[in-house]
Amino acid sequence: MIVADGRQAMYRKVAAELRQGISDGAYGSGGRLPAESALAQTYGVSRGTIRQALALLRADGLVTSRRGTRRVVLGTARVQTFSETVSFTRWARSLGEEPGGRVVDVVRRAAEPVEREKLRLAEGDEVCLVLRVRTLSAVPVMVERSVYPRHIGEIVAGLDPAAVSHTVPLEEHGVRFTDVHHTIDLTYADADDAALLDCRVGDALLRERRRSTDPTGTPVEWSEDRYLPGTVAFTVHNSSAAAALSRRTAS
Amino acid sequence: MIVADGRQAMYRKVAAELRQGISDGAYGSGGRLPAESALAQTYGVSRGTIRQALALLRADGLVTSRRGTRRVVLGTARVQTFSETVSFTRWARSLGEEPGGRVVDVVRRAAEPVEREKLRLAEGDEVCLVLRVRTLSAVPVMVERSVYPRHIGEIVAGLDPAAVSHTVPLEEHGVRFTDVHHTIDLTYADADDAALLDCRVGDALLRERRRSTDPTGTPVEWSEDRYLPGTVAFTVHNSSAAAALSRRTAS
DNA sequence: GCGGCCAGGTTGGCTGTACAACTTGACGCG
DNA sequence: CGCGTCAAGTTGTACAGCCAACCTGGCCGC
Repeated sequence: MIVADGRQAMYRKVAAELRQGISDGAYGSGGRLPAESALAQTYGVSRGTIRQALALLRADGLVTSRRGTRRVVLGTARVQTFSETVSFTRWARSLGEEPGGRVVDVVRRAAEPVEREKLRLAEGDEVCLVLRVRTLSAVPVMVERSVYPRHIGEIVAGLDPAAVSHTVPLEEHGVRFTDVHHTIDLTYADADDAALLDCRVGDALLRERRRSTDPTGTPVEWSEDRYLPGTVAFTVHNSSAAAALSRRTAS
Repeated sequence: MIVADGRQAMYRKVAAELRQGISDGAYGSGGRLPAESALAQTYGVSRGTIRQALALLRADGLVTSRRGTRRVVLGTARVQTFSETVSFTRWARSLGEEPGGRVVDVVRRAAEPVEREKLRLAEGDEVCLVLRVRTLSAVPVMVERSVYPRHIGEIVAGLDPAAVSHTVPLEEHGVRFTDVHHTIDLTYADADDAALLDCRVGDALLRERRRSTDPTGTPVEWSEDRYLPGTVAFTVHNSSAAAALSRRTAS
């Protein structure tokens, strides 16, 4: 039985308990979960709440679900929280690595047409460009080029250039990232990349372009990250219930 | 008002209508959706059903949602169906490209330990390896190396080597893909890749590794696809409501 | 003009109910 | 032994209602 504390929804707590049970192997790999009605009884909540919890596990690819039979445990794959996928710093820490970084360059200028479109700005609005190299255990692994609208750029520009995380201070200023759209492909190192990542110009890099919006739907960041090969891989789970991945022809 | 035809759930039809409305610009970009209760009235269903429909749009990143205020339209980003993300053929056709391909090699042999683990097979079980090159408008863009458990391999091996799609015939044999886990990173062309993709050994390629399971949770395919740079990009949407993307240190 | 307060509107969370669609295993028949 | 039938169990879909948390805009007082 779980007690409501008001800070977190019941169904999220149930989901967390079920996650724990799955990774503890309480149901076995390839095993079956108890029926929704049984779970409802053991946790002392209604079936609807259980279904909300299970929808979370379903989206993470931890369990299947199919009409007519009990849910099957798919795997104990480590699942990151949203905040870990958004923040390089939190991601690294959750893996036991020591994240670091250094701001190489900050530029403020009028937004160019592409930037205006991506950040939904008006003509003449200013943007703030931040170029940063990021490290894991002191080894450079990624170059980050971010574009912020002016009011957010002000905050970023005011931070310590050696600050490990930008996301955390931004959140403290009330900037919340809730939706992120990623595009992943391959590109080649330019002179800046080569110098910062200690590789050669023209070497292939894994590229992640990212557009983040806040709860109101206003774009707050447009960023391009370039990773040294062999340092990271992106994983996506995708089910017929809720498809998130798509594949595009390169633009 | 939408009429139930029994073949598709009401909430899916409502979701489809809302999608259409969004891409038609009926609500404007950055505009607001009508309230759930209003939608419930216009579609003649209960609020719960509307919420199920909106959850689909939310997962696709088409709308935000926030307590206290109406939903905001995020974008009209083209969203693929699950079947389009799983099948190269259907994906290509939906983009107006002409997909093609050729089976280069088929091997049957006892499963190696890695394969046994990925496909959850017992010692001594056989697997079927298929090497295939795939084209868009006759241009080679991807090399696919798939591993199937024996009973599925039989079906694949029996297909015409020039067959454009393997997914479609497999589905006709009752093989259903419902969950897919993707890992995306970068690798370098080996001799086979170079010959098939018309590039040089050592050239960088975008790699997608994929493990698919059927509704019972049984693995049905383990595949590694290697794309020529500049031909595809992977896109992922990720919201604090339902996070699907994760980033891993390379294994 | 400006700021705080408040009422109304809206989504989030939870419960309960009912039935449909589907799977599985057991049973009985040929 | 093989096969179909059937019943029980389970998830999917839909409905109705209730309250809490939260946002927005307008009003009022200063």
